[in-house]
Amino acid sequence: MEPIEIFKALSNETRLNILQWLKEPEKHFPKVSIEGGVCVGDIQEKAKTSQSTVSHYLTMMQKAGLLESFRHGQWTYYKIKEETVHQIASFLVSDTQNE
Amino acid sequence: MEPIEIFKALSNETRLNILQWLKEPEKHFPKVSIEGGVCVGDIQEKAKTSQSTVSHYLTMMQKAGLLESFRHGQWTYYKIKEETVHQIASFLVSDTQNE
DNA sequence: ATGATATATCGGATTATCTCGATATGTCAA
DNA sequence: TTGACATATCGAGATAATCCGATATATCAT
Repeated sequence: MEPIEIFKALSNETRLNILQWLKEPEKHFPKVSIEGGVCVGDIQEKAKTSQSTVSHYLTMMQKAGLLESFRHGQWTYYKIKEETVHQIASFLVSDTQNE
Repeated sequence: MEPIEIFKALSNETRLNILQWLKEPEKHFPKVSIEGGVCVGDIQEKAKTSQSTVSHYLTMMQKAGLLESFRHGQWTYYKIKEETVHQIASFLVSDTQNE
């Protein structure tokens, strides 16, 4: 877990919205895959921004460990990685660190 | 609480270090004020960066609500605002939001 | 194979962040 | 009231983030 990469990923309104939406995908998207993922197009539509930007954002959030993706046919689905979200929240409130 | 401002403030190694240090000031600094604050000069020394940069960073973190400051004589002391840190951690793990 | 659809990547113009040295302000001691 | 010290603010050059349209790639249906 790289806290700085995670915080950078969260420093943008659109990306922060995406994270929040994907916490409860059934509540925010018309269709959700069996595994709980949402396809890029549906995220793009809700985020109201360009296809390339959303794709870029999702990749960035995945690299930070906030999301994971899997492909079914021609669709790529993204879902939240709860583990990382909980880890970064714990990191924030913990008070043991080096030097 | 403005999550994006907070995450921006945490998106930098020096600033993130400062936050972590100020979680346990007695552990990381030679002297700590009665109120639990640390003066800018001591933070600068430990952060190993310029005076103007540290001052700027501390101001930014204060505006984000992560730190609070008070002055005694010619020294300005900064300490953590635990409340905000806990709030942003809760925000991350909560799953109730608008729209 | 071909065209349609979904997503990813590229290139780049614009805007923001980083970080510094210089300078201003504020406080204390002599 | 002057000089020394602590901190804040200013201005700017370097670097990075933002966000788009264009294009590439991958998959599916025909």
